[in-house]
Amino acid sequence: MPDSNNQLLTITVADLTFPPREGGYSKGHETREQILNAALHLLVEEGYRAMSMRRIAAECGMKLGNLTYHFPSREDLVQALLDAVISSYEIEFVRIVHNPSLAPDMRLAFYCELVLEDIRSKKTTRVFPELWALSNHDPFVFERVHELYARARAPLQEIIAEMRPDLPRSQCDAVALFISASMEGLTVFAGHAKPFEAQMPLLEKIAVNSFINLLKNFGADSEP
Amino acid sequence: MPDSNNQLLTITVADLTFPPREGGYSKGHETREQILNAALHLLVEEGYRAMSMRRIAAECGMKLGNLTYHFPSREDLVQALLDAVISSYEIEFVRIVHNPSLAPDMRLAFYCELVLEDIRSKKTTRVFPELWALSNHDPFVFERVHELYARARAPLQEIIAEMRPDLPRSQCDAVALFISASMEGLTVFAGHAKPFEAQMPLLEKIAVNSFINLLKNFGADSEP
DNA sequence: GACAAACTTTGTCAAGTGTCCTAAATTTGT
DNA sequence: ACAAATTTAGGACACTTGACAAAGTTTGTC
Repeated sequence: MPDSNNQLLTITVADLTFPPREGGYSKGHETREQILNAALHLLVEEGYRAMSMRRIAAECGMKLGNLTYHFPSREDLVQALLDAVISSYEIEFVRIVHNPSLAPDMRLAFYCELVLEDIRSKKTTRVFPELWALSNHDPFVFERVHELYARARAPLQEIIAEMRPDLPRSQCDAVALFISASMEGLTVFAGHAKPFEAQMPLLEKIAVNSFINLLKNFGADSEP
Repeated sequence: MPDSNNQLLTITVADLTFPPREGGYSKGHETREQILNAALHLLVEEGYRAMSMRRIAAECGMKLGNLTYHFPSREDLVQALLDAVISSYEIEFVRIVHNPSLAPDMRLAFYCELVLEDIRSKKTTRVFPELWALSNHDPFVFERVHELYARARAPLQEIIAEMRPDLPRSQCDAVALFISASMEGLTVFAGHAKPFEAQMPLLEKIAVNSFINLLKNFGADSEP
């Protein structure tokens, strides 16, 4: 196995990514990062309910007042955390797009492996269900989450359009959506510490096999 | 289209199902139901965070003391709610198993339609992400949710084993798991009030097409 | 070193939480 | 009629929550 391949396979998503600072001392920026890291840790380990201002402050040995200085309201903090989480993923997506152009079905398999690998991480397994739940009642979270997924699907849509130039784009996109949703669903069953985590390698094979078959055969039944 | 088919297609899952009462007056039992219905309503409309004892009491025009009379602790209430929600689904599953034995691929398609139809309901779209999030930090919820899914997969496993008697049972079960997870994942994208809810009919076709193809071809590539 | 801006602590605020309690009133099944 | 079950009406407890204001402390710059 060549080294370049190995290198690609070890791509992982950073926990949080912060926007470049503008104004303020560097210490303040560090504190902001520290706060958000503590918030993420709490969210992952104990869930959204436990992620209170006080507990976050305690988590990073800081006084409550300092939190409200950097994040005037809890909503500000949640939004900043969401941005930081999502930015990390978006950075990886552009890396995937700038991929050496292998055969499209190989690119598809590679993409799926990346996603399914990420799903097994504790952070992803824990954070995304929280986001799904939150997005049902918080328009801001809703918008950001689906914007993220839209960007996540973009590479997939390209691959599929390349494999099936005969299909109208709308159908390609629907297939991409199905594939993406299909993998996300595995989070609940085979993510970190889930009942079928150990079966993930087999599930990965099934998934990739299924997706490639789908692309080969979709639409063929209506014109025999 | 025959009436019997039509009848089957309109199966919907009740919001809550309550265990038969044992002891106590019927009024007390009704109140318990009223409380759990209010709790569900709050959970669906405003999320788990808003589901406090006081708000539930207010929701059904009742004094707080009466809630703690029927449910001594909040945990008791949550567990009763979980039981009531899950019972509704389990009742439907046995109905599916006792199905007129059509061709297995038809049964598969029918099963998927049922699940994907249910996913579009507001209740399912809202409640299950909450359960997924809760199950990450609450062992009781974890156990109940995965027990529910295990029962939900059982009919699927039977259909698949029937379609692919050549495959070892473990692989059949893995395929069933993948199919189930695949559909659950669509909740986030095409459930009630989700961005792609309108595309659900197309997604349903893609899903069923994909699953049937998977069952036809899975394992065939390794022995050409 | 002075000084203003940025950061941090400290303390307080009203509001909300689950849990527990008592006493009285009402309803229910038999 | 009567005992058991239910409901109301309060209140109280100890605790957590997000927000805020007013002091301190640190930091970079002139």
